Order: sequence, then structure tokens, then C-alpha cells
Amino acid sequence: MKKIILVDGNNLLFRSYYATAYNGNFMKNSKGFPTNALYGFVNMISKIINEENPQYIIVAFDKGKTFRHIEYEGYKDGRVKTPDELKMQFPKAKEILTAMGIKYYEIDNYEADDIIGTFSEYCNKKEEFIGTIISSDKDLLQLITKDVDIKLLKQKDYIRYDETSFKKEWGIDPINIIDLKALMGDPSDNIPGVKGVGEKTALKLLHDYKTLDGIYENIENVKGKLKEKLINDRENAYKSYHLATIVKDVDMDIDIDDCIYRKEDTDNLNNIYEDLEFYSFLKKKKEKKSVKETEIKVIKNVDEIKVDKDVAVYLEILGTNYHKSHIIGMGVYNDDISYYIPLDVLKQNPKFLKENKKYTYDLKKMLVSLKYQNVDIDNVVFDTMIAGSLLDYNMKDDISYLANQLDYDLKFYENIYGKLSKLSLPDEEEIIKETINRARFIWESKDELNKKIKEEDIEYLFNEIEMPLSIVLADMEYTGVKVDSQILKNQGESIKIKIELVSNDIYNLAGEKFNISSPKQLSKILFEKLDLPHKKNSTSTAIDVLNKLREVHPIIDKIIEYRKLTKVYNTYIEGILSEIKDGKVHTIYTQNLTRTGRLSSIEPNLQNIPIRDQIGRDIRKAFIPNFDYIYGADYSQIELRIFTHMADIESLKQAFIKGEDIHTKTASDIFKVAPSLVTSNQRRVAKAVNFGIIYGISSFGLGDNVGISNKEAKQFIDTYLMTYPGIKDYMEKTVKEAKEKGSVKTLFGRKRNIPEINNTVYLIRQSGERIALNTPIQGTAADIIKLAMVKVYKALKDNNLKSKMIIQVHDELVFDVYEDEIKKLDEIVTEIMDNVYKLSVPLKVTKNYGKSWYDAK
DNA sequence: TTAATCACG
DNA sequence: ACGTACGTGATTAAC
Repeated sequence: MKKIILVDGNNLLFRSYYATAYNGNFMKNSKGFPTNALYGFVNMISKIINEENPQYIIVAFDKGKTFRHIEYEGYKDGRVKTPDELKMQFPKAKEILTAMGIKYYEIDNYEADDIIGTFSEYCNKKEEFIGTIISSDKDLLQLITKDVDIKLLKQKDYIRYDETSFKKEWGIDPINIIDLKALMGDPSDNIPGVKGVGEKTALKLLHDYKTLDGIYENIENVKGKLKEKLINDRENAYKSYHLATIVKDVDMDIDIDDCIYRKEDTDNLNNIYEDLEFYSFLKKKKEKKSVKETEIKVIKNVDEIKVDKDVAVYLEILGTNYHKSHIIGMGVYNDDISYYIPLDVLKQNPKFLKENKKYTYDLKKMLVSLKYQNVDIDNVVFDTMIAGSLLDYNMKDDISYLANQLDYDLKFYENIYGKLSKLSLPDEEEIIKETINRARFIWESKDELNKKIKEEDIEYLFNEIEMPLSIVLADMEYTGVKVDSQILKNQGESIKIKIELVSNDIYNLAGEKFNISSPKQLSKILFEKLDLPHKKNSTSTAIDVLNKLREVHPIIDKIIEYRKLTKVYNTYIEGILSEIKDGKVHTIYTQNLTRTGRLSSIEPNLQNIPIRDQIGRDIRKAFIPNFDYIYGADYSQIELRIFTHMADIESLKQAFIKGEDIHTKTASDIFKVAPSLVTSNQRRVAKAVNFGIIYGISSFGLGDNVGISNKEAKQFIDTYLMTYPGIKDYMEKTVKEAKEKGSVKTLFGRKRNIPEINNTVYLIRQSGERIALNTPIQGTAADIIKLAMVKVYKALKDNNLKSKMIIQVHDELVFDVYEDEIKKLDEIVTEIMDNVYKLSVPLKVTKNYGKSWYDAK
């Protein structure tokens, strides 16, 4: 017995396209060619090959207009036109199949269904063949026979139907799927069916009368309204029957030998994958760039090191958190040398690490790791990780991601050291080879990257902000933040008790015990057992849903309380405690991750320590100085100031210059009342509108946020735009330019590509427009505070202050300060933050200090 | 591994 | 009619 796998190619491509097209993260390769459908397609085909291990396989595609279009002009009318981004991917899919050794069929004026129908019929007739259809299209169920079954794809998995299981579940014969569709119709294909008859009614009718013919032969036995409907739409029913019938005798020659699954053409397939940038699919990599034979030298003693010009260095560690991970060794490479330096030799402080010009990947990682070993490194002039991220490559911790994007063949970290959860060291020989390969990649890519930095005109951003910032951040991370674990433990104890109490209250109010932390179980309790009002089909228990129910049931307040307490306990008590070592936490600031240029902070995240509620804010009492005081300096309304500067809005500018409260000023303007008469609610709304402007405003978003109707929100926005002429023009200009260039820039030239902005899908395009409006503002704020950090760091050094900058929270800098340095530090920080960059509006800084982060308010 | 939730700017 | 604020990270449940 031989089996043929019959794949519905159209169906697979559509599915994978729409599965990813809406999430806003539309996959494209660096040339801008859309790849999202293909990615899913390749995954699915590979899965099919793995699961079915087929001897014969074909993939069918639609081609041209079918008889269905000709005989029924409304056919598929209501359907949205296939997006261009999807259409473009079809030819590539066919190329991929050919390279995979899979035959595909497309026949003029037939759909993929009909080709599959014809192959099914082949299986029915030929004794030795059976078939398995793969699709998510239920129409194809009509092809099930004793020789043909189907894998009906669902969202995550699939259901396999053969003749028996189909009959059992549906109560009709497979062929009667046609009769079913004739009755029900199919809105997606614009097949009419019988009006008012859905799946339930249709199945009942077919159960009683077997077929469409059977129903009309016995039409007198049908009762009432249904009978009327059937008689009225008799013609439509039969027309639908015809349209729904899959053709089984397409005029084509089947040479079954064509359908044999052949060996893939790996080279060809790799070429296609490389072009699409599907690096994870690449099989057995070829050498991408020829590499000259170099003599590797493993350094045994520091005296053997002879470096007489600039050089690329790469430090390998086992793991990703360099505060915890161990150094493996260093690769050193230039045109003359190719060294591997093990840790014990590094510890002897080789001179070239201080003296020679150096090129790196992930400078900060190297600086911190070496600091722990008391190894000095200086004079790093170019970091390829920073360069790559400024040039909008897709950056990862692992250098090989960048390498692959630049057409270098570099083994992935995971393939050398294993998954992060299961790291292990390979042979020393491999470690040496791969570490040097990495250094060599840095050496060989630096000029290309540097050239691009110049072309993009971002040398200032690169050389004066990001490169020195790496050194600043390394120092901050290494210095760490002192945390009093006893304070956390004490708070934890009292919170634990409160959690106990509130849990019991919840169980009593619910009438049973359940896991309050499970949104699924909670929504069952709230919306089924207690039958609280909720949106149709929504099981969300998120805070805004709960807030609306506070008056409805006493359990809601308790749940909100429970959420607050467990959040604080799990994330900020237990979470922080687990990150403390030697009384300090050492975060890692990711310098090259965000799309706007901001930093982010991990393990632990020091940028989301609570402040808005008292219960969470208390956590800050545990963040204490290592020296004498915690000093904090915040930029006040920096994003709104930047917006005012960029959009050049005169009256807002004046307000900032005069030092007015900007939200009150806005409220006074849009509600047309004197500033002194602005109510707190008016100010709240104005504040939300101001934020909305920064986010790329939409009336829905604003309304949702403030809790007013879409219409009211629109009113506010309109008034706002009328009040401040120039904003509308600025926004339109920004979006227009972004559409033309496909990117936006900050004041310092940091570029963000926004491919979404020209997408054909409305929602994605809209999101792209908001990104275009927000990124220059958020990004410029990030540039400015980064520059301030660099300058402050230098000034502290120049003034011989021993106090330390320890935390950055986007618009806030936190310092650990000696008592006798407070005054000087305050002068330095204020001077620099105020004047770091001249805008047409002043930058304002608010400052405080105290015995803990809590008290620095 | 992913989705839901909630902490921050 | 659709379904929408921008940027992050950690934890938990549930697959």
C-alpha cells in the first residue's frame, strides 16, 4: 500500500499569512520582502514531512478563474482582495517546494480543491494507493472515502477524520458535506445557500432525508416556516450544491512517479532561506565568506602575547548574565595574529588590553566580566553590537545573529554550548576555534559597519553617546545597588498575612476555594458562578474590567487587593531577594534592545520598582545607599517638552518657559476656564490628552484611558488641535515623511525603520503611524538622558567624586552619594542635566535625596 | 513556550 | 464595520 499526501497549498499560505499579519510584527527580510506566510508555510511543510514520512506528496495551488466564477458571478465576491504582501510570497513558496523535492500542481481555471479531488479519485480507483489530505478547509471533508482520509488543521493541532470517525461525529456521509453546504451556504465564498438555514438545521434535515434531493422530494413533510424557506431558495440551494462540489476529474495527466518525495536540493534550499533570512532553517551551512587559513595560537603565558597594532577581541562566557557567569576565554584577531587567551592568562593583565585600539562585540559584557577579574581594558574604539543596533539590524546577545545578517557563517551559541537551561562546555578545540572565529568576524565586519555609521551620519550618536555610555553602564552595573534584605523580609511577612486574609475573604464570597491567580478559574467564578456582567465572549479579568465591576460585587475589591499584594510579594519581595548577592543587586541594562533607543533593565528590572501605590512604594525603603544617601534627579515632562520643541508650538513653549503646570495650562485652554479654576478632573483629562499626543493619539485610546466615550474623546482632541495650531500639521508631516522614507529619526539621528507604515492591512498601518509619531519623541528623550549620563559620569570623575551613579529609569538618574559630596554632586548633576542639549524649551530637573530610594522623593 | 496580568516611564 | 493609545520585564498558569 502506498500513501500520497495531498496538501492544500493555498490554504497553508493563507493560514500562515493571517496568523502573523495582524500582530503588528510583520516579518520581512532586510530587503523589505514579506516573509511571514513563507515562514509558517515552511514550518508546516516540514512538520508534515516529519509526521507523515511520505513516499508520495503533492501540493496544490489555485490558478485563474474557475467555472465557479464563470457560472456564478457573485462567487467569492464578498471576500477581501488577497493582500499584495501575500501574493508576492506564492512564487517563492513554489520555489521552496521544488528545492525540497516536492511536486506542486496548478492547473488553469481550477482551484487547489479540484486538484486534490482528482488525486483523491485516483486513490479511490487505484488499488495500491491511499491518500491523506492536509488542509483546514472543511469543504474538503467531502472527499473522505475508505481510501482517503483528512488531517483537518485547527489553530494549534489537527483532527484526523476517516470515513468511520467522520460519520460518527457528523452523522452524515462525507459526500453529504456538499448537501450541507448547499443548505447552509458559505458567506466567505459568497455561496448563498438557503436563507435562514444554518448548520444545525441543515444537519437535522440531512439526518432525516439524507440528501438535498431527498429533502425536496419530501418537502411536504417539512413543517412551517422552514418549508417556506426551502421552497423559496430552491434554486439557490441547487446552485450552491453545484458550486460546493469539488471536481474530481480535472483534465490532467497524473504521472505518479512525479509525485514521489525526492531528496531536497540542500544548496538551492539554503540559498532561498538565506535570501529570505530564515537562518534557523538553514541546513548544514556552507562557508559564506572565504576565510584564509590562520594559525591559531593558544596563549599559555602573558609574555607570548605580541600585538603591535589594533585588534579585535571577543570574550566568551558561559551563560548570559555576566554577573553570575564564568569567563571561558578570549579570542584575539587581526591580519597578523589569531590568539586564544584562557582566563588564567587574562588575569595576568595583558598590556594590549589597555593600550592597543580594540574592536569588540558587547563591550559592556566584556568590561563587567573583566572587572570582576580585576583585568583592565581600555581604548575600545568600536563595538559592533552597538553599531549593529544603531543600523537597525536584529540584535541578540549572540554575536552569530549579526554575523548571519552580514553573510558570515558563525556557529550559534546554542549550538556550541547548548540551550541556556542546559549549558555545557564542548571540547577545548571547538571553544578555541569558535571564540577566535567570533573575534575574526568582528575584525572583518568593523569597516563595513563603520562605513554605514558614517553614511547614516550618526557618528556623534555612536562615538559620543552610545560607546561611552557602555562604559558608564558597565560601571553602574558593577557597582550595584545596596538592598536591605531584612526590610524586604519583614514587609514580606506582613504582606503574606494580608494575602492569607484576603484569600479567605475571596473564598467565602465565592463559596469555594480556587486558584485566584488563575485568570481562567477566576473568570469562571466571576462570570459563570457569580454571573457578573461582562462583555460577550470575553473572559478577561484585567484591571479595567474589574474596576468597572467594583460596585457590583464585594469580591471585586478583594481580588484587586489580592492581585496587588501577590504582585508585590512575588515580583518585588521574593523576586528582588533572589537577586541579592553580597547585599547588592546588579542589574543588566540592555543597551541594544528597544526599538526607540531606551535602555531596559533585567535581572532584576530596576526600572519598574513600584511607586504609584503605597503598598508597593514601601519596597523602595529597602533600596539603601552603600555610602550615605540616595539622590535622585528626574527630568520633568521631558517628552512633552521635546514634542513642543519638535512641533514648535508657541503657546506650549511659552508655558514651559514661564514654568507653568503644563497639564493645568492645557486644561485651562481646552476647557476655557482660568487656570485657578481648573478642577482636578479637568486636569486629569488634559494630562491624558497630553500623553495621547505623545503616543500618537486616537480617540478610542484616549476614551478608553479616561473612561469617556469615543465621541467625547474625539471632541477633546479636536478642541486640543484647534487650541494649539501647528500640532496637526506637525503630525501630518511626520507621518507623511515616515511613509516616504519607511523610517523616522530622533534629534540625534537615531533611526527606526517602520515597514508597517506602508502595510496594506489597515490596523498595521495605523499602528505604524502611531509608532512614527511616538518614536522621535521617546527616542530623543532617551538620547538626551544618555548624553547626560555620559557627561555626568565624566564630570564626577574629573571632580574626583567617589559617589556613584547607580540607576537610570528613563527620565530619572539615581546616585549613591557620600554626605560630604552631596552639594558638589547636586551642582554637577543639575548643571549637566539642565544644559545637556539646548532645545527651544527649557529642560527642568527635580531633585531629592534621603536615606533610601523611598526617601529620595 | 505562550498568554494574561501588572509593575514602571 | 473593523478594533486601536507608546516603550519595557517578571511572574504565573496552562499548554
